[in-house]
Amino acid sequence: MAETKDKILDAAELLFAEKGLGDTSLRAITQAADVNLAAVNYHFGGKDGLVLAVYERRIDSLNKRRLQLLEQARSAGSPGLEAVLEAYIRPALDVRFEPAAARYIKLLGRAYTEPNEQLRAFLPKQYDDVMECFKPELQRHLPGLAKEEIYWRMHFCVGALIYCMAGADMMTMSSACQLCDPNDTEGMISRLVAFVAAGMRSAGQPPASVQVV
Amino acid sequence: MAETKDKILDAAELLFAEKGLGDTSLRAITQAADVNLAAVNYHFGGKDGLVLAVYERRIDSLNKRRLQLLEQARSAGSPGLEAVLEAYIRPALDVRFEPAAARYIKLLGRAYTEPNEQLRAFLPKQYDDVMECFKPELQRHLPGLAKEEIYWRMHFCVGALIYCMAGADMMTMSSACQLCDPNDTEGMISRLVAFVAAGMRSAGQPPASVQVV
DNA sequence: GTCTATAACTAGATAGAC
DNA sequence: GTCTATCTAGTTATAGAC
Repeated sequence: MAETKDKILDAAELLFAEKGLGDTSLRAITQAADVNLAAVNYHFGGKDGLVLAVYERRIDSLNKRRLQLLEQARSAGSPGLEAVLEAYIRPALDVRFEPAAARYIKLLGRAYTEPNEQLRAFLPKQYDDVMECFKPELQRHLPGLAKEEIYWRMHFCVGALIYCMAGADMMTMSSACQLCDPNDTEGMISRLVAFVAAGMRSAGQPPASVQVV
Repeated sequence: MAETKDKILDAAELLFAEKGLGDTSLRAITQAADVNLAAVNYHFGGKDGLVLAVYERRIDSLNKRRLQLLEQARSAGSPGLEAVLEAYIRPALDVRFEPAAARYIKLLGRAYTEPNEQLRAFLPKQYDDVMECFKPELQRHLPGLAKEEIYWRMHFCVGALIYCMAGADMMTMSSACQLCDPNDTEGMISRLVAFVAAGMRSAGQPPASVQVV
């Protein structure tokens, strides 16, 4: 039954996000999903298969949203750099795109730092495919920038984004930052877009200005 | 003997960085360290104590370096924004600061996304203490910016930095980015400093420009 | 402080009845 | 497709000899 498969995926997603991959057992998953332990092996072939299936489902969806927003911005005229970056960022942070989003954003955020072998083979391809679509738009706004530099800067964008997705524990727990509301999604998106747009536009590297010991 | 303790810390650090916390067993650690299994419980009280000890050792050292570089920049005159940010960033990426750095940078990078309870209590305090020292310098360069906005932007800086520390798997594995050399530490530092400096200096938030479905 | 031995438990995977 | 029962191997942790 397809219902069982989905129940497993939902429960696994929640627990992976909460406890990480290595600390989540199939027993905990099947118990939370209210299905039999053996069902995981039947449907996914084992824990590794389940991990991949959990991520595949969400990353496919995330990247479809990104391309959809980019297309939408394009069809409304020639989008500005901020609009292009927002098409990349918003689907990753905006809970309105999926009812279960609040639950799995943390999971996606962690995907890039999890050392799981399966993921390290799967994610880069997904990353590349989407980046290929965004690259022309970025180059249009940054004509003086070498391709290589665009890639570097997009990595920095992705880093900042993933930190926000991962729940930004420091943001939540840091006492110095009780001024910031980490649940203010719109505020986070607009601030992040403005920040990375400025970074993308920045002039070349300054000379190293700190003396190393 | 202190040697045993250090051998355990070194081996644990390496394996935690490589495989993550949850997927590293005390057996693997003690075997790699060439010490007895029971020694972990004797010296650290258990796995949780070991995790904390591994991170404590490195984060203390990292933050001392940051403050040291900041002080050094200050004593050489009034440091520019890039110099201030570099004092924060360089110790986290520059392998010259510690002989074992290449081994543990990945570990530190992962610290912020690991769901381990011990770490989530320990890291924010460390984070706050250092940020308190950097805040006056940042405010000096960004006089028009609300405190709240400085915190938001520093979070984005930290996100980009952590992504670089974590090994930036996408950077390494993405086929689209074979132009970038992720082992070019100096290039990474100067690019990241320029990027986040521009982000910190950026004007306020633009109006949302992408229409949400 | 260090070791062996082992207790007490949990993990992922599977055989076979239904 | 779903279940129970179980296997094998791994885990942390500890008691007690040296």
